[in-house]
Amino acid sequence: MNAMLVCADCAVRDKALCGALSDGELAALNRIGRRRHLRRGETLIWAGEDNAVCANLLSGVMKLTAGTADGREQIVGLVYPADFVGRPWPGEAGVTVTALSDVELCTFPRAAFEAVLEDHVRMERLLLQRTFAALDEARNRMLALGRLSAGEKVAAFLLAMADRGSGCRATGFGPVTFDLPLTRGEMAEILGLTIETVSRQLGRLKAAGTIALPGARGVTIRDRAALEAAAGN
Amino acid sequence: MNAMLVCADCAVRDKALCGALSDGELAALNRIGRRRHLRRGETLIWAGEDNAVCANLLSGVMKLTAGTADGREQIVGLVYPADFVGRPWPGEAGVTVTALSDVELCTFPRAAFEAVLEDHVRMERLLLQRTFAALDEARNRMLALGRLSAGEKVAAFLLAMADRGSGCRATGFGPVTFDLPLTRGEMAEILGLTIETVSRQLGRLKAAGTIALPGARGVTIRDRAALEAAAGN
DNA sequence: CGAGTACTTGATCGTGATCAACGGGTGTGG
DNA sequence: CCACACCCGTTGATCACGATCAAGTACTCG
Repeated sequence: MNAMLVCADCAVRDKALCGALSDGELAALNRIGRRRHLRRGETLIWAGEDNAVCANLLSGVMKLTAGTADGREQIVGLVYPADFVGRPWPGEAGVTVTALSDVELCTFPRAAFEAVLEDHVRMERLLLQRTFAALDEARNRMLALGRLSAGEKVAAFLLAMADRGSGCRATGFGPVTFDLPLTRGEMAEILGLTIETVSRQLGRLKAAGTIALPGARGVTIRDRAALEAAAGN
Repeated sequence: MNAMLVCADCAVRDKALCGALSDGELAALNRIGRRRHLRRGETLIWAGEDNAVCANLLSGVMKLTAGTADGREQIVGLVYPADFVGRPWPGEAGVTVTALSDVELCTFPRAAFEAVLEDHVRMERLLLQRTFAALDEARNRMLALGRLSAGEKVAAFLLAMADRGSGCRATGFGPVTFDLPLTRGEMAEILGLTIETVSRQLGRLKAAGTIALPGARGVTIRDRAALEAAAGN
């Protein structure tokens, strides 16, 4: 595979960290980067193992999970195309990174990526800004986990997914439809609930006419104002 | 106040971000830094306001809180001496930063700090590493908030505070005593519980002989193994 | 010494977990 | 092509954990 081609046809070329680099500079990344596919359910990084790879997600969605000793699991973050996963420095991974759908990744050996980062301050700055953003998001989720009721959690989650899924289109009223990249069980893992509770809350919103649930994964927001009210805004 | 003196007698000189700088380079920070005191309960940064200051904490403890529209609050992080608070780039603060005890800070105007960061790559790297660490911690707390029972939350919290408070002394058995920098109400805000539940769980651990509660804020761990078992490890 | 705040303890209630059964879609193999 | 199994989701019944409401106790500080 021609090295330049790897980046030339990259779907997230200017949205990912690499956007900090000129076409010329990309050569450094090209040399160490490798495309990789994972099927739904396959894991890229296991919590507790030494950091071995960093990666940009090209397509699909992944989840970050933390778990207790006795097997309970909590999804602590979602990874979308152009997002970065992994840690550039030696140490133990704190979370497990698993594909929620079939995914395509651009992976880098950790040490090699560290070296590239060393030479490209702008890329390091972008990484820092992304990390701050991830921290803000994590803290928002902490608020949700600790203080929202089940109904509020589900409503807030749907709103967040709608904004992600439909590309931040203006807060238009009128129905918006999108597909969840998650099963009910995974929604429960994100929200700190059980699968039954998630199902019931969705049912309640549907019964109220706030949303519709076309097909297994589809969601239609029929009354955004009501959904926002249910989310406690 | 003599600029050099500010850093020369700094309690956290080599543990904070500034540790990345040589004595000479510190001049840049010295010029823009200002010591500031806050009393217990006073707030340095309000969520929603534009980023105006960055700071290193010199002494005392602070809390980071997020809140819902209707006034519920969740503590999403604690800040200890040598820790950094604030964001170097323009934007809105996501969390409120409030003193839990009387604190001493070394504050920098945001824009000026951004400029210093620009010139000192090693400091930026340290900040990135700290931010990754903060993210790991936040994600661990998400696991606790979403999946641990009240008893597990309280036990795990005491263990974490013991390790912080007593300076990571080896996992020695035998009693360890320390003071919590938090009220019961604040513990509840961290753990996503109510004050009564926290009090009851502490009472239960005390009744079991696992801990003792000398004075209002004191905690003695009498049986670390039992406490770890209660935390689900 | 009195007032206020933090903490504890008790009684009751409600939300969400748990246990259980069932329906619908999908893929596999006979 | 259908039968079957499996997974995912829904729905119902019950239970328990933690919230809420309510007193009452211990420290601190004026």
